[in-house]
Order: sequence, then structure tokens, then C-alpha cells
Amino acid sequence: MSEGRRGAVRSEAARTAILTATSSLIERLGYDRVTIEGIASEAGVGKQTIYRWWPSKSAVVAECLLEGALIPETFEPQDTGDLAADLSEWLERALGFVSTHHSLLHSLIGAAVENEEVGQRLYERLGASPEVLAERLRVAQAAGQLRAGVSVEQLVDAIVGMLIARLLFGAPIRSDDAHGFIDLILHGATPNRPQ
Amino acid sequence: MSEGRRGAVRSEAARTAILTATSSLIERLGYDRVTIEGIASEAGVGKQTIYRWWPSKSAVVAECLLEGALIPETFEPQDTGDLAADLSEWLERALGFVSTHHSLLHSLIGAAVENEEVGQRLYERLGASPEVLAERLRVAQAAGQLRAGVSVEQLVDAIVGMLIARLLFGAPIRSDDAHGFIDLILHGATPNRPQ
Amino acid sequence: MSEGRRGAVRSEAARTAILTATSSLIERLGYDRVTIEGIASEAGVGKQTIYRWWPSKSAVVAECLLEGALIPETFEPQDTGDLAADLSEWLERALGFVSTHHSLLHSLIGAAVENEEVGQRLYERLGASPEVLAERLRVAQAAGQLRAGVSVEQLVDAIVGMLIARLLFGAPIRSDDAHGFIDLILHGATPNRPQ
Amino acid sequence: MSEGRRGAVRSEAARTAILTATSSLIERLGYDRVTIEGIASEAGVGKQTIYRWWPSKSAVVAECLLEGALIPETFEPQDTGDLAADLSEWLERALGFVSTHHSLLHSLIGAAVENEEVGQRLYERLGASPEVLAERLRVAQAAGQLRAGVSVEQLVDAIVGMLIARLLFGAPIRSDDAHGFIDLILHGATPNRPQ
DNA sequence: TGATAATCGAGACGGTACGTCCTGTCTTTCA
DNA sequence: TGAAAGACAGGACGTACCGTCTCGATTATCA
Repeated sequence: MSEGRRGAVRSEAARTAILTATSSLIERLGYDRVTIEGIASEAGVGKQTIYRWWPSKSAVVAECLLEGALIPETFEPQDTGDLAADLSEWLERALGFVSTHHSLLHSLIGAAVENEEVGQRLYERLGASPEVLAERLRVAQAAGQLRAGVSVEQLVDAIVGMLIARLLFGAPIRSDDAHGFIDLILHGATPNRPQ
Repeated sequence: MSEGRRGAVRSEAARTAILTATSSLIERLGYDRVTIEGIASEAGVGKQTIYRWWPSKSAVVAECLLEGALIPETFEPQDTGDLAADLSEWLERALGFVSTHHSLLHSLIGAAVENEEVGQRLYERLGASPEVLAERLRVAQAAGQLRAGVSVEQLVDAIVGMLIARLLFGAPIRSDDAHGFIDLILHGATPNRPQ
Repeated sequence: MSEGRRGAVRSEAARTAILTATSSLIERLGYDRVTIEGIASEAGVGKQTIYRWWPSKSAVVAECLLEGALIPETFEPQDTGDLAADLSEWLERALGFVSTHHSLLHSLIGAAVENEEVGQRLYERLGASPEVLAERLRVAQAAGQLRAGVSVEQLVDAIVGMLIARLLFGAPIRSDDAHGFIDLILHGATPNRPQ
Repeated sequence: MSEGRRGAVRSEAARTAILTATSSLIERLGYDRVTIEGIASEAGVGKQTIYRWWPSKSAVVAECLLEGALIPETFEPQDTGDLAADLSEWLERALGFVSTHHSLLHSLIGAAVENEEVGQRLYERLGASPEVLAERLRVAQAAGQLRAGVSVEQLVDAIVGMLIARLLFGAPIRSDDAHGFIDLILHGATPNRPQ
């Protein structure tokens, strides 16, 4: 078990202070106005302590997301058996959060561009991770609630993509869009479907 | 009629040189490694000439997009009467472009986070502008090819959002996803639709 | 006589406005915080109008001195026949002016470093020009009031130099130093002189 | 004892490189064509390292003078008991130096206008510091070699001032002026002195 | 009296340097 | 020996001026 490791061990206090400071600064200033020096100073920590454990600012942000320091809530679709209701209810909650934390989310998309891991963590936090949203869809697929040939990945991309697109392009976000959007996705845009 | 404007007039040569240099540098280095100083030097222009006409790097990029300096091609859905075919064909072209210019597009999303106008111009260039994609959909709606109650905006967001989501989250992009995705959107994910 | 000069003639109004603006700005800001653009703007004049007639900022200052725009008073030693009294009275006035316009004079020394002509004009304005102070001394020399072998130039340099040295090195300047200094210069520092 | 100072210590190598580069550039280009960026580049140093320790270009020059980087020689009057001979010999050396380094000294007067400390250091370097030239004069005063009522400060100002005046106003400087000037100062300009 | 030529205010232009901020690395001291 | 403090080389920022140029309007002379 012991592999001859000597000397002081990584300070949990410092690590926590860094994540807290980062989250707080991002909320106050937005991602791109946050600097490593600002984090170090806010956290009462040396810059080197940050660089020792993370390769970049965006990596710290990724860990903030992982720890729930930035987005404490979780958004998981339920499984009541009613796919449309479950998805609508989930998307309503997600859209509600996004609309009230518009600038935070906008910031995080910026971080995601720099660092793919941030994107993944963000994806997960909003309940759209492979293990959560996709799982719910796969359950539905298994229950025959999805057409044959429908790609779960495409389905997820359509839903999450709508969310991202609204954030990026400044379109208004209202949680009561949720039902209509899920209806569109599940039942299609055309009036008649070939059986 | 004359509104008393005196003094030398804006140099079109300088303006063009700046847009050209910016486009070239973004393609070579990626948006976030491009600097105002780099643009000025590449364009053979003083920094002040940039700051005189644009407030920020991202604003220059927005104008590059507007002028077609970054994305010369345009992607407009046709109107053959067959909505599914038109959209599939268009999305296929767009996905093809995106997949072969992955890093450019990734860059531009970064610029779009900084500057909403970049997002709008990017949106438009990909054929998803209100005047183009949405127009095609409205035509379809008028022709009864869309269900009542379907929001054209949501439809567009779902399609473009998918594109953005793939770019951001590193998912593979292949132009032969187009048909399946349009089918999903138009006909829905569920096997039976309440009539 | 006429050498075929065609076109508009130099605007005296512009010339005067420039000299006035320059003098005013130097008094308010000090020579080195005055800029050509500042002068042009204050004078309501185009930059080119300054560059057309003067090669540099310091040349404008030299003309300001020449016109008495910066130092309206003149300081000329009288000739009552009493050399010591004349010089004391003159130096007292000069030191009085210098002590009450300390920062202006300091500024002008800066201009003199850049442009020798400014030095000459300054020199003249304080009454130490070859045509004035040196002339008074030459009169005294002719009247046998100066020793044989005494160089008038050295005498002038000693007096004016003291003034400059005090300005440059921040020593206090009081007009009642004048009598003692002239006494020193005229009668020497040593108690006994070889006859 | 320990006053709790943590962190890396000031780099003597950087400090020396900056002073050396500054001196070299001033000699090559003259004070006003030297820039902070030029110094930094010549010294292989970041600009911030200059701004961290000096508030301005002229402050760096003051330190150059203090370290003897610009004027390595020192000019101190001897004390052989013969005041006139000591001062003549000293002034001859000083004038000799000034005449062979005319443009350097001209430059330094420009720096002295910007920064009083440069003036003081320059003063000192030429042997005219309170602790040196004035001391020699005070010794002479104590030995009864100066008249009662003669101000040592005025004496020093007359001598150094002559030097400055010649530099500023472009008068020729020749080291054989020294004897005559000291004779003038010590024995006065007038042929007869009231006993 | 119209063409020519010079001036004027205005202001854009290519540049240079400013002083500040931040990056990522290295060094010193403390606990 | 890990962590704070902080100095370091470097690079970009956005601003201020430089000295030149171009623009349209306004004089003045000459043909």
C-alpha cells in the first residue's frame, strides 16, 4: 500500500479553496475575466499550487463542475413509464435553471470550447450524460416506445443542442417551451407519418 | 444633403487587408491564438486602425463572416416541394462542410461566446438564418407539411443545435447522419402518434 | 519682387492661436505633457497647419518665447554707472521672476535641451543675451570697472549658470540672494587679492 | 530578526543587466531616444522587471549614475592647501571630460529636468557634491582663504552653473578655460576691491 | 472670370512606445 | 518537503501621439 511516498501530502484545504474561489469568481465575473492569479489570490494560495495539480484554468472549471461547486442541482429524468411526461418534466426543470443562470451557462460554454472535458461535465450536470438521459431513452427504446432506427445519440443531440443553440444565439429561454419541444421531437413535425 | 463630413475617408484597402488577415490567421492558428497585434502586423496596418472601426477581435470576426471571408460557401435548402428531401440534402452539405472544417467551426463557436453577432452570422452562413431555413420551413408549414402547433423556431433550434452540440462535445460528425436526423425530426421518435 | 506665389496666404489667426494655445498649455501642464495634437485641438487648428510652419514642438516654443507669449516681462540691466548696483538690481528682478515661475522655467529648460534655439531665446528673455547683459558688462569693461583679462563670457556664464543650476538641482531661489552673489562675482571669494 | 519576507529575492543579474543596457543605449542613442522597451530588450529582461523596481526611465538613469555605469571617473578636488590650484586642476579635469562627452552630458541634463535625483547624482559625479567640492571650500573657508560672508553654496552654483550653461546653450567648452574661470571666481571681476 | 495653387480644419493612416495585466516557470522561506 | 509568496521572461492588451497623407472647402493670384 505504502509506496515510499515522503513529504507533505496534497492539501485538501487548498484544493477546496481553489474550487470555491473559482466558482465564486466565475459567477461574479464570467469565465473569461477569471484569471489564475485571481483564483490564487481569492483562494489565498500560491499560483504554483494551482499549476501543480491542474494544467489550465479550464481544467479547474471542469473539476468545479464535477464537484457540483458551480451547479449544485442535478437534473435527471424520472422513469414513470411515460416517456413524454418524463422528458417534458426534466426539460422544464433544465430550461428553468438555464434561464435563471443564463450568464453562468454562457460562461461555461466558453470554457467548453477551450476544454472538451468541461463540455462533458456540463452535459452530465444537465442530466444529458450517457448514463442518465441516454439511459432513460434506451429504456424507452427497449419498451418499444421509440421507432426502430431512431438513434438515441441523435435524439439527445437534438434536445441538448436546442438548449446550447438558444444560449449561444441569444434566443429567449422559457421553461414552458419544454412540453412543445418534447412533443415535436417525439411525434415529429409532419402531420402524417408513413406507417 | 451634405452633412458636413470633413477629413480623409476610411481606407477600403485597410479594411479589406484586416478582414483577409483575420480570416487567414484564424484558419492557421485558431480563434483564440489570433491577436489584434498579429492581425495588424499581418495586414500591414496600425493597431489603431483596427480599434478605430471595431471594438474587439470578435467584432472583426463577425464582419469576416458577413463578408464571406471565412466561409465563402452558402448553404441554402432548396424548395422542390419535398420537405424531407430538401432538408436532408441541405443538412448533408452543411454537415459535410462542418466535418471538413471542424477546427475552424470550433474556433468560431469560441468567438460566438464572446460576441453574439458572431453567432448570428455563423447561424446565417450555415443557412439557418431566419430568412432562409426558417423561410423554407414556413413555406412547408403553409403547404400543410407541418403539423399545426409546431414552432418553426424550435425546429430550427433542434437542427442547428444538434450541429453545435456535436462540434462542442467532440462527437463525430458524418454527413450521412443527415437523412436519419431529418427523418427523426420530421417524423418523430415514437412509433405511434395520437391521431 | 513678385516671385509668382499663388494661392491662399498664411493665416495669421491660426499662427496666433497656436502660439497662445502652446503657451497656455505649457503653463498648465508643463512642456513635456504638451503634445502637438493637444496644441492643435486647443487652438482649433489642424495638425498639418502646425507641421507646415514648424518642424517640432520645441520650435513652436522658441517662437512663443520670441513673441513674449510665455514671458511677457523683460529684464534688462540698467546703466547707472554703478556696475554692482545695476547687476544686483537686475538679478534681483530676474530671481524674483524665476522663483515665482519656477515650474514654467523648469519646463523651458527641458525644451532648451531639445532645441538650442529655445535656450537662446530663454537666455535673451532673462536679459542675459549678448546684446544686453554682455553689452552692459562690456561698457563696464571699457570704463575700467573690470580687471584686465576677465572674460565677459565667463562672467555671464557664471551668473546665468547659477540661475540654471538652482532651477535644475532644486535649490531654493530667493531674490535676496542677488546682492551677495553679484558681490561674490565682482569682488571675488578670497580675502586678499594680489595687486 | 526575521521579518517574515517570503518569495524569491530580487535578481542582481537582472538589475545589473538593466543598468548596463541603459548606459550603453544612452551613450549610443542619447537619453530621449532610449525607451523602456529598448532597455528591456537589450537587457534580455521583461518590461515588468523594470517597472517593478523603478518608476520611470529617468529613475533608472539616476541609478546608473549612482553606480558609476555612465560616468566611471570621479572628479574630486584635491587639498594641497592652495585653493586656486586645487580648483583649477579639478575644473580642468571636469571640463575636459565634459568637452569629450558633450552629447552624453547634454542627454543627462534632459534626464535631470525630468528627475531631480538625476541632477543630484550628476552634480555629485562631477565632484560638486556637498560632500566633496563644498567640503573643500569649507576647509578653505576655515583656513581663512575665503572672505567672510561668502556663501559656499553660491560659489559652487557659480562654478557648476557655468558648466551647465555652456552645455545647454551650446557654447564651446575647452578645458583651458578652467584657470581663468577660477581666477575670476576667487579674485573677482573688478580691479579694486574695498578693503 | 475661370483655372490654378496654396492654405485651412478635419481626421484616417502606418507606426512606436507606453504602462498594465497575465501566463507559466523558478526561487526562497516558512511550517 | 509542500505550500505561500513573489520575482522572472515574455507577450498581448488598449491608449496616446507621432509625422504623413488625403479630403473638401476656402482664399488668393494669374492668365
